[in-house]
Amino acid sequence: MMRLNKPTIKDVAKEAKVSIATVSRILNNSTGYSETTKQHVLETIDRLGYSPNAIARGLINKQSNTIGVLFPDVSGLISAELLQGIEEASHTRGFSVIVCKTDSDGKKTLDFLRLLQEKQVEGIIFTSQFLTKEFAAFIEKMAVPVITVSSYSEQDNIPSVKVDDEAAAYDAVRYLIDCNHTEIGMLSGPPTDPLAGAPRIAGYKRAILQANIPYDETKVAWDKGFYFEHGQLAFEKLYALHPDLTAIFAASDELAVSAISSAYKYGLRIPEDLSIIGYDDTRLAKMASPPLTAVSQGFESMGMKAAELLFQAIETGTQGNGEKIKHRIIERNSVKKH
Amino acid sequence: MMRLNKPTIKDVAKEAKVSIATVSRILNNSTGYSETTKQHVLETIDRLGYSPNAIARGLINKQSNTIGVLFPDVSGLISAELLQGIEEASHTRGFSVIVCKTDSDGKKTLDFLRLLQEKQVEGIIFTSQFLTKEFAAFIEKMAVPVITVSSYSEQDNIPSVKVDDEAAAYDAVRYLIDCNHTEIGMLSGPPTDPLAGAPRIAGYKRAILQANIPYDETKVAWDKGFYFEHGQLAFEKLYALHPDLTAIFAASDELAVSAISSAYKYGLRIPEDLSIIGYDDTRLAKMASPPLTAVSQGFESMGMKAAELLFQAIETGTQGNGEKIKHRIIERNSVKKH
DNA sequence: TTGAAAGCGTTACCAC
DNA sequence: GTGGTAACGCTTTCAA
Repeated sequence: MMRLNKPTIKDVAKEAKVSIATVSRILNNSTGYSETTKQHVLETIDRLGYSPNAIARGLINKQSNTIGVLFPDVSGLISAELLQGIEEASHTRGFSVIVCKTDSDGKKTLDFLRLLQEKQVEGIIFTSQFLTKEFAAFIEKMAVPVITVSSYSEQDNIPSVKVDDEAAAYDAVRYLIDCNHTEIGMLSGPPTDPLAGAPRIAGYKRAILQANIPYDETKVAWDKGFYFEHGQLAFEKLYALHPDLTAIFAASDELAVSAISSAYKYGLRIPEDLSIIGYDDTRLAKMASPPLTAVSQGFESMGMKAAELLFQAIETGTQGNGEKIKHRIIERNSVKKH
Repeated sequence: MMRLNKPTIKDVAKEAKVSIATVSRILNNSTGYSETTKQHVLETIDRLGYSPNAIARGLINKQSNTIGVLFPDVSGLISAELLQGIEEASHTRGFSVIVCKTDSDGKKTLDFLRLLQEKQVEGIIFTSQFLTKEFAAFIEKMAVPVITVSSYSEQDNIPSVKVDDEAAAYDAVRYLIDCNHTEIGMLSGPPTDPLAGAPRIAGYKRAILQANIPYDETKVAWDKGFYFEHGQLAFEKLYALHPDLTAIFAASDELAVSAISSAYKYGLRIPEDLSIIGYDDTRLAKMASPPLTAVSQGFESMGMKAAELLFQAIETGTQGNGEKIKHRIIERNSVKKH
């Protein structure tokens, strides 16, 4: 790993006995050189092992060809699948993606925003985290397009790519009801969570009420989050109070899988004794035993879609619109039709 | 999203009626200005909403404060957990990370390497993909440090952060044997895979042989990869030939979970009828039913470790050494002690 | 304590 | 077709 000075365009020019301008033209496939010099220059570029410096390039044409993506947490399947789609779309557009892990409390978010600003990213994708007015204002000043995925903004006029959580939750519970369940509980995240908490509970409630089932607040149990670990405690609360439940709507795949896990501990069979429907439909859903029936969001394609909308915005210089993603229910084997 | 021209250091200088140099000094906390001017400049910076341009900065001090990370596939838990660690360590060092999804066939790898070279990244992390001589040679020319994680290089002298796969596999099978299993099968990925295929099979074989159990090649089944989907077919092959197996060593968590899934289909109870030990110990292991006993690699901390070693190399300008990670077996409930 | 100016590696305009 | 050169936004030496 020697650290020679890398050859610059100047070195190439000198070596090939042409001007810098000519080399630059050849590098950029513009016009203004003979085929002969082109070959000659290309050959010396090759011989010298020259590689253009994107930083210098970026300085002059004010382009970084880079976007920033913010995740509260990058270690789960949701982020992974989103990122997969985002990276895919970005690469085909010639953009690089910088990932930022903001931690869910959002303390680091502003720092990352500042960083991305300094690095001159041309756009920002905000995932799974509420975009507060403060953040929105900052990004507004950055004067680059933003888009939220699986999230939305306190500020309106910020485009978002997401499903309608209330409607999706409604449909999930409706599905349970259509399977003739009436004793339906819910495993939720914090009801105060504006993204995945409140709206999904609202959907649950609406479906229940509409089916003339009395709404019982104690049938929605929750802990601090949407992860497997959070499901354990929530399930126990729920089961202690309502051992007679025949179905559970879980607000995430991990909560659903956690419920499966806990149910087995109590000797419950799934779906015979207890039906469970999940939410997200990450890879985890198919890997569960039994395979999980779940509301599908399609994170990978949501990631791609968000990136594409962002690039459109970058090109046109306008913020553009978001897109409402259609959810659907993927039927597997965790729900019993009564 | 208006596109005003962002203020530059020049604007700040003019507005504050000082020289560019002074502003620069203040920005960089170097010496050579009075407290009064500092306050004044800081105030105008604030008023103008000035933000330094890292690209221009990078051009002059030849630093991008960025590293590149290559993943064959970014959508799984392994990448997610590695990335979590890498991002964490990078952020505390003031570095950004660009993620590259190379696709497992490695076709895009060289393209990404070129891209990273142009973007002047200061180091590269190569994950879960064999670093061929060709790639190594390219990186050598880039003159930046590399490190492989969960992988190694055809070229020696490239540091790597990984467990000893042969030894880990050996221990896993040894664990099964210590639980008094003798009819032990293996669910593998392709035996030709130099990373996670061959070495783990070798470990399995060594443990079997050493316990004086005859080695039967047909007891190691595999399909094209290490994912859940690949496990289905492999398990069926295995079970068709050897319904008498009492334990299975799976070369990944997903293969193990796939085995659990398939086993249930055949009416097998786990671990009563069939014991299964996994490999990786991603989040998936704890979410399985029953929770999976598995060889733990600790991807998040491997990611951190790799990043830290890389930064050391960047600082010292030398390639440095890798680190052998200690594996351990996390006991959960998928293995029965006979 | 401060400012002028060179230079980082490019691109793009203007001349020839 | 080709070359000279200003400019991108910044850091850093050198002088004052």
